[in-house]
Amino acid sequence: MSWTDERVELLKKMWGEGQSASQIAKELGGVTRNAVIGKVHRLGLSNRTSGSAPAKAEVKEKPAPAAPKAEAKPKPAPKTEPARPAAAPAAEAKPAAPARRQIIPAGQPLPPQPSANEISPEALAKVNEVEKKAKKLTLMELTERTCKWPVGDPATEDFWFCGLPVEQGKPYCEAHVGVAFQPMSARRDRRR
DNA sequence: CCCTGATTCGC
DNA sequence: GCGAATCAGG
Repeated sequence: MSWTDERVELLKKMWGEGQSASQIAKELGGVTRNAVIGKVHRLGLSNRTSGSAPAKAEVKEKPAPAAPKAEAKPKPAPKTEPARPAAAPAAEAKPAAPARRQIIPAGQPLPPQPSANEISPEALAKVNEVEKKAKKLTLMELTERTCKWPVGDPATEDFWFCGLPVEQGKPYCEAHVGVAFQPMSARRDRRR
């Protein structure tokens, strides 16, 4: 695969949208994320964030001060978006504000979970929520990176595994990790 | 472990 | 110019 105009354009678009190099590569197909990153750099549009560059002032001060008058260098300006191809029928409706993935609803103080032997109702709610979006995989479809949380009754047709992307390392997705790893405390000494 | 982007360097 | 390998975080 080569970098055709279309592909480059898609690359630019996605990169601009904040897509990761791997996602872009997947979308384009035929290239690896490395290829994408390499291209991104060659295109000169590496840093996507403008306000997060703290102390990394990578400046190439090479214009020899001694040099009286080398060739004119009228292109110190940021070459992010040279020009707008008139092809676009309408202006981009892209709000400058980057859309942050704010899945967390409101500011939850997130209690220190003292002696919570119960699963937080919040976590449970999350699970119910998630199970609607579950991939509903069968045992054989599970992989290293799919949530292995079982849902339903194994003795029924209505049984499946969550299948969502697992929380790195763990066997379950974020929601299920929440209910899987209980404080483990009570239950032990049930009265009898 | 898996994922990110950044860089290097032979092709 | 290209991108695998590698580096450096998270």
